[in-house]
Amino acid sequence: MPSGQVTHGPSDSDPKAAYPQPSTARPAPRVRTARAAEIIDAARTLLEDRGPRGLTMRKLADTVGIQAASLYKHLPSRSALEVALVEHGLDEIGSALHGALAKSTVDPIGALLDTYRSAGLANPQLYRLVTAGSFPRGQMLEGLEAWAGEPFFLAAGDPHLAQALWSFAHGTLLLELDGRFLDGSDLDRTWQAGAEAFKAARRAIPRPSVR
Amino acid sequence: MPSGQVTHGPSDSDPKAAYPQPSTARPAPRVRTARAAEIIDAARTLLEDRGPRGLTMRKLADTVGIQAASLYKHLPSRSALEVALVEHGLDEIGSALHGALAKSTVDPIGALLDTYRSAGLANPQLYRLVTAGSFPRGQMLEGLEAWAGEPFFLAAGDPHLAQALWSFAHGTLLLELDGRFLDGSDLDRTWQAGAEAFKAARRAIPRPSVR
DNA sequence: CCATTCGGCTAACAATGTTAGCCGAATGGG
DNA sequence: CCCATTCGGCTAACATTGTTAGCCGAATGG
Repeated sequence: MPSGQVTHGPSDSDPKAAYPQPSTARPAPRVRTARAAEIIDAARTLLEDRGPRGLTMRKLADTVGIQAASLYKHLPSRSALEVALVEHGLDEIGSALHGALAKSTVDPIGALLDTYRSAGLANPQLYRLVTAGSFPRGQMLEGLEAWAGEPFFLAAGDPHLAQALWSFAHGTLLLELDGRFLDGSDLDRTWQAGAEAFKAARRAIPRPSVR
Repeated sequence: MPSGQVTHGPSDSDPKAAYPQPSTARPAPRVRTARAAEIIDAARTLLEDRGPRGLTMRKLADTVGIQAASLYKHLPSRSALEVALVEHGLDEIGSALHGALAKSTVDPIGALLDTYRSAGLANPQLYRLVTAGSFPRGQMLEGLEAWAGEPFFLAAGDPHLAQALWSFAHGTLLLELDGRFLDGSDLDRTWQAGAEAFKAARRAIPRPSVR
């Protein structure tokens, strides 16, 4: 997900720019027929409230009022459908993260983690799908993954700390979604404990000097 | 995975015990017939080198030289097989973590993360299975999960920091296994960046006083 | 000695993704 | 205006999945 280099944006001479500006562009979404979009949408709600095993071609066809085989007039395969869902998820999470970062300059790491967590909790199954085992990088929209992950690099200041921060967010969210933490443990404080650790580490890294 | 409370062990009066002692006992493994163990073993190697989609009842039966239906004379279902594999994985990871912690008192967090990473990289598919979406907690060996996760609590000193540390390890390992980090990025340094952040946070927490 | 259990087998079923082939309705170019 | 083409539905079928039912020979033990 994370993008590569974070170069300084066009506002290089703006002294208020304490953090580097986004350099990655959000790729244009795919063009789709109305029917295909409708199917993908139905798939999404089916996934979200019936779970991954509830998302089957025949059930999906049913909710759309169609025969399963007819789905293939609109989508080449089930995995293509999954790619579409993953792209939706990445787009939403990326938007949320970029938005959060644009708003809060005082505590970017905290804002980022909060937003990441909220986005995941709002669509648990979709988040799981997006970050599931091995997904088809080759078939995905070029640059989408990089754009969605970029805020971590912007907030952390250092690429390695950025990846570590993303790892923490990803791991915590997955464990929270899967209910793997201690019963009754205060997850807010778990998130906060990690956030504090990374904020402190961030402070130990020199700000990128704005000439 | 993490255990609940970490009470002080029997060596409460030992002044060298800078960290709390394990209080959770490793649950006794299930008793199994030789044939069942053989099947589970075959399933494991099948999973590890053919991937999760390569582990099918018929293929498993083939490698054991049996008919698929005959597997059900030894195992009640595929999900029971998965539970067995998960238990294997938890047992191995737990052993490795407890061992690492017992050895290194100088840098427990670093040792823990190294061991966690190694264990995961050694058996990627098994690790994915162990930490996969929602697994059947009810069917698992009682206390195994708690025992396996306990080292994080021992090393972190604070339950919330422990869960955050575990989250970081889990997230980083998953992202590494799934190849989601930047191509060519130095993962050692990513792990290290997180490790440093958590070590610093650990230092800010008072040691549990040993009366 | 015989009943029971063990552990293999074949046959079958339902559900999954997916393909082939048919067909009516829209559509657009000559 | 007609006709060829495309669009988007349908039914039927296939292979593969987990799983169950039922048969049967060999060991086993009271």
